This record gives sequence, C-alpha cells and structure tokens, in this order.
Amino acid sequence: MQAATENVFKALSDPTRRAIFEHLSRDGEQTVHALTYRARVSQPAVSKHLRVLKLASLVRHRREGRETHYSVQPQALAPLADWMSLYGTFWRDRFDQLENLLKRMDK
Amino acid sequence: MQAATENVFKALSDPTRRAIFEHLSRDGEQTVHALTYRARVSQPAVSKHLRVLKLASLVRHRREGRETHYSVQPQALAPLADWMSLYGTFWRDRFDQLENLLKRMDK
DNA sequence: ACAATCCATAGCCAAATGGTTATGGTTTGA
DNA sequence: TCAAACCATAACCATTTGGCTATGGATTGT
Repeated sequence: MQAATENVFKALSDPTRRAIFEHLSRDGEQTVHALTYRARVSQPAVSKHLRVLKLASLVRHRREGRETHYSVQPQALAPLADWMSLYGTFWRDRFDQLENLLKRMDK
Repeated sequence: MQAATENVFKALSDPTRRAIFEHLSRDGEQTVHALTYRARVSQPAVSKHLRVLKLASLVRHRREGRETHYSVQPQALAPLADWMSLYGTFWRDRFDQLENLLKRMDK
C-alpha cells in the first residue's frame, strides 16, 4: 500500500546506496563524477543507484551543462520515521514522552 | 562496517518481513503457526523470514514444547534511529530541537 | 503406541539485484 | 571544429533473494 515507505526501505537496503546518500548528506551537493570518484563502483553503477534514490525521493538533481548535481532530500526519510514510531515501541515511548512534554509546556 | 545496521536495513527491506514484524509488534508474541495463518506465504517461508529477523535481533524466540513463540525486540531498531539521526538532517533538526527544549527546561 | 501437529531445514526454481563493458547524446574547451 | 568530458541507457552476467514442495525431528493428544 504505502509505496513511499516501500521505496525508501528498498533504496536504503543497499550499502553502496547508503554510502552515496551519506556522502551527499555530509558533503552537500555533488556531481555524478565526484560521487563516482569516491564510490568503489563504476560510473554507470552510480547512476543506477542515484536513479533508485531518486525514485524514493531521497535525492533530487539539477542539471548544469553537462554535469548533473545531486543533493539529498532528507524529508523523504519521513516515512521511515513514521514507520518506526508506529512499530518500534522503543521509539513510540520516546515520542510519547516528547508529546507529553510539549503538552505540559503548553499549559 | 556496522554489521548491525546492515542487518536491520536488509531485514526490513522486504514487505513480507515488515508485515511479520508489524504483526508481532501490534499483537504481541505469536507462534509460527499463528504468523503463518496471517501471512500470505507458506510456513517454511515464514520460518525463513523469522530467521532473517532473528539475525538482525529484531525478534527473539522462546520454545515451548513443539511450538516456537516469537516476539519483537524493538531495541534492535536503535541502529536505524542512529543512522537517521546522523544522515537525515530533517531528523537531526528534530533531535536538536528536542535537546534544546530539554536544556531550557532544566533551567 | 501411534497419528497428528508444529516447525526447521533441504533442495529447487524464477525473478530481482547489483555489478560490468559498450555506446551515444550533450556540452565544453582548445 | 573537433576532441574530450560528463552522464544516462542498453545489454549482458553472476549472485542473491523469496517463494515453493518435500521431508524429518520433536512433541502432544488419543
């Protein structure tokens, strides 16, 4: 049902893809060239991974001449967070605490 | 590097496995039999999935006679939460806000 | 004692996945 | 103008994955 959640989980299940996402997250916008330089795989492999990340809305791209600049779109992690808050009692507890805190502060 | 993180992401990347985890999370401890009844796959398939979830420490089991009871171990989601707090600026912001809030309340 | 139940493992198979090289379209620089 | 750089796609391949049926060991109920 929830296609977004599915896509995000799938996209992040591969270590190479996570590495790319992490790199973009730490160092900001990067060209495919720069990403390939760091990755241990070929440029086409990087392009493929970026495509999957894009499908999950985890990254966006911006063309500038012959280069394509990719950057993270961290809001796309929201489905993951939602999922955790629903099914991880560990986190549910934390969120409940936060909620209570906020309510108490309102008064 | 982080084998735990890898295992958790891999384990949760499959929808059937997530469904099993969700079911256990909502309804508590379940036998393999009960889980199979709900799942849309065969009993051996369920057993396989449970094995993967176990490897990620997302579930634990307890044998009782000929039945095996499985239950969630939500602390195992911690690596996922850690990962999000590191690489999701979205979340980092939320956590920072929470931290600030807590600090202000301390005063 | 023995049939039935519960579950894990083995063995098999089709499909998905992640990698590669080859190629070609754009854009840039000399 | 033309070679080089950047990137995406195509075509291919090996491995992994997720499903199945078959089977067997252990436990329980009759």
